[in-house]
Amino acid sequence: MDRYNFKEVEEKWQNKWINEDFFHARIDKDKKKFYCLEMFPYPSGKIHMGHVRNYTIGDVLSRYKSLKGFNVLHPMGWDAFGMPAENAARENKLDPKAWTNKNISTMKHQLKKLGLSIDWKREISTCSEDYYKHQQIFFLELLEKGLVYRKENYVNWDPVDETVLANEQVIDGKGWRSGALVERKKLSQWFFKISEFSQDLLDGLEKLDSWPNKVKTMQKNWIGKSYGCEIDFEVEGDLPIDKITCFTTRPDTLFGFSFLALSVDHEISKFYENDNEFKVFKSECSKTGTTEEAIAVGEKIGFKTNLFAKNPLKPDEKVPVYFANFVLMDYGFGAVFGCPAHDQRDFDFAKKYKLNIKTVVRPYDEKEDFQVKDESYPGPGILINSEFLNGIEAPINSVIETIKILEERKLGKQKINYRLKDWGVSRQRYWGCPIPVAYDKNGKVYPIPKKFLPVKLPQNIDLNVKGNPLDSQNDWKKIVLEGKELTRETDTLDTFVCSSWYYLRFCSPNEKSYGFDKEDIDYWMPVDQYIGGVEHAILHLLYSRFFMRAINYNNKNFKITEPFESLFTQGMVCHETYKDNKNNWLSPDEVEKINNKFVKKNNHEEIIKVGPSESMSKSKKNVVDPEFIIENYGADSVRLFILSDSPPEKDVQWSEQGMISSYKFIQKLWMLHNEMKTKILKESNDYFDEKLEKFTNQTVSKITNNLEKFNYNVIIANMYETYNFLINHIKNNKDINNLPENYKKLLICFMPVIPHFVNECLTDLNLNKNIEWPEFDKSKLEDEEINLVVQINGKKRGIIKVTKDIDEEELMKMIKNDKMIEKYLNNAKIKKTIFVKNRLVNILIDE
RNA sequence: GGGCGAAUGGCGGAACUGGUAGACGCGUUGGACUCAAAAUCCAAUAGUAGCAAUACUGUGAGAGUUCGAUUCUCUCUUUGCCCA
Repeated sequence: MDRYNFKEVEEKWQNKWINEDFFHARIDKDKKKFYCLEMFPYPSGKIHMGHVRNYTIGDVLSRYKSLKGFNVLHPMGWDAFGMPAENAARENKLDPKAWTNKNISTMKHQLKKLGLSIDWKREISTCSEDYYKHQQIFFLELLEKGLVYRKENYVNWDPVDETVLANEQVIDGKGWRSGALVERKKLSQWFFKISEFSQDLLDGLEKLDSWPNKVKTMQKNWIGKSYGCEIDFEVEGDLPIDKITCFTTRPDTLFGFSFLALSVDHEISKFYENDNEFKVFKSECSKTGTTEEAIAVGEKIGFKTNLFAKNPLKPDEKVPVYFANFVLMDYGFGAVFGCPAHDQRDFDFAKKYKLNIKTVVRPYDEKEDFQVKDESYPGPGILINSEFLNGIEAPINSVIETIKILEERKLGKQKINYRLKDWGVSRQRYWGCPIPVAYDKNGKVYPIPKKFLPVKLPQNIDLNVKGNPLDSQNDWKKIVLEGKELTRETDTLDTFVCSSWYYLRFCSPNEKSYGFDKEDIDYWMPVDQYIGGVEHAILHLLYSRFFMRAINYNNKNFKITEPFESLFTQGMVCHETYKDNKNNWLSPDEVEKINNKFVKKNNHEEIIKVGPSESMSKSKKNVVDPEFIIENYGADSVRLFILSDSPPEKDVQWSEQGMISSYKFIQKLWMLHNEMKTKILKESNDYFDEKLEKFTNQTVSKITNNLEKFNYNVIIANMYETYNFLINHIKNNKDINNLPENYKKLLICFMPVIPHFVNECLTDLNLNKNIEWPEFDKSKLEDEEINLVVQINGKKRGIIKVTKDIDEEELMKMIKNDKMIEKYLNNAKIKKTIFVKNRLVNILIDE
């Protein structure tokens, strides 16, 4: 008997699948469709274990659904625009396109070796002109619909590289590459009006029953709906200003009002432009950073103006107006009223500047004279010291009541505020989708007519320039449109735009005139199962949900509004981290375990420090190369292992031992297969094996249920159980005539996980006709003879073998005759028995 | 600081709807095979006591509901993630 030659077998099946278009999806209206999508990869160079896990999970599902008779769409593409290509190209003097395409071809080759059931005929790449052309058309459509607009906005500006930095490129206030102090600079940029859909995106979450609650909560918090009120505060002072508008969610604490705080970017700041003290203050503010965390943690500082604001509910009360570093221009109107007693930031500020702290809410368990002391009290309670508002329950009732009063007196109005901001899509980069507009001398916007699309990226350009490389492409920039001399927009679109609609393109990858064909969308959409990392829980998923709505806006053509029917977020692949005695990271293949100690491979003297298991990352070198593993153990073994150790939604620990044992398991299955083959091919098979029949039925039921519930790690356990059963039961058994059909069913159950192996076995036995997912008989899941638990006073005292569906009376007779149990009963009086059919009986006695 | 989740042997984990806790795998130990090793196979493996049958304890801690709680409720501890 030969060893199982995974290389030969896997290559054979992979070629067959591709040559015969096995996974090419076509519309078939007689069949139920199933659209399975995994988040497409960024072509960074090589695939990593995270990809292996993500795509194996998707592949198991796709293959299962396909065996179940669904018409499965399972495509793959490339999120191919982005900064790494530009950076790599700059360093190596390459063309980003060439770099990207090379990576795509490497990674595609690697993915094919995993044996994924992908329809490669639908492969798309977001950096191809054929893809971004349609994206440009969408952009112009949204522009027409008023969902795209231009606005001045602050960016992180690196003055040395003359470039805009993303937040994560700013480290300690300095540019990641140049190390220069980052400045805040105002730029005119394009925005998608995602805020138009704030409420709808929030409402839509309610219907997404098959999304993890965690993700829905995160999106909900991100949209951040808050109910409050906008209030005009009258101001007096030395400036030509008579009112300042604030948004607040706690108008009910107005009687605790003791200062008004403005963002340094508030329009009033223009009066202080030449004030040196203010300039110093402003630069101090930028040092604290703009993240909300920095603001919450950092010291609260203020700049006092000569203005005073009146309390609208008590006009004789005047409080000072400050600029303060904890007020953001992005939220509300860039102005807040300070109530130190009931907001910690206001409290810190008031302490520092010795402002009045007046308590206006008392907790339920405190008395009327309650006063806040060492910290603010933001919790619920009863209003006090608030004149006509006293006694109302805070915050819900009091907020509603106060807004009513403010509205009646025309001092403010109810307002719902969303934290969700419009999506800035302009990026000052080369390697992205060009924004299809141009400008005249006066800055007027001219959309590029559709017949001139796509606006292509210029090729072979020098990337080693300061700022956006497109900016220095004068030949490309200057155009004449309808007789007018115009300059092209040189910003490109955020790559999140590309990934917001790729799931639509997969439905019609070759459609020339538009991004998709409606008939295709109506058949394939929505994505029935979307699978990917939880790191995309907010932005990518929210943007995709926005995009569906935006495309459908004023044009109700789609049957659906939500792109992803269900979502599954898989965990990460982790590995221990290693450091040598010089504190350098070491990769797992530089490390060896000898006598329970980790040492360096080429120097056994050197003891390695083993760090905690963390998500695989290049910087910590704790990576394992999938290609190497596939080469050594085969795709089926890798797929088996990556699913086996942990539930797919949790992190999994990579282990060489585990990998080897998966590999050995495939080998053992092959030896088992050869025994099965010998038995099946024997002629004198005349024994019908009930036990085998029952086992198969139970296993099919278990694996089916576990597949439906994404318990893929348990499926692997079921596979081991199956092996254990077959090797023990069949080996020593007679000539079984029902072996082929049962073995076939069990093999098909293995198929989603180890498709090459199973196809080979089925073909080997000539059982490869009519392969479909086996049914199971629910009524036959339990054995005729079952183990029933006997408890006495709630304690397990024995297990009794009984026939199925035995009734209580008969059971009690048996128990009284059972010596083991009888001794516990000890003729005591039975107070009560609890009988659960086919499960247990609990006998209560006096002790 | 807020929100959400998690906690089960040496490890990863399993347990239908409240009903035999620890499936399955890894590791470890012992044995077989071998000159030896690797590989393979067999056996044991939650803890304590016992030669054993068996008994008691046991799902982060404490309470509660229940005939019965890993599962439901409350409080606490630790921890993870997200937001701040």
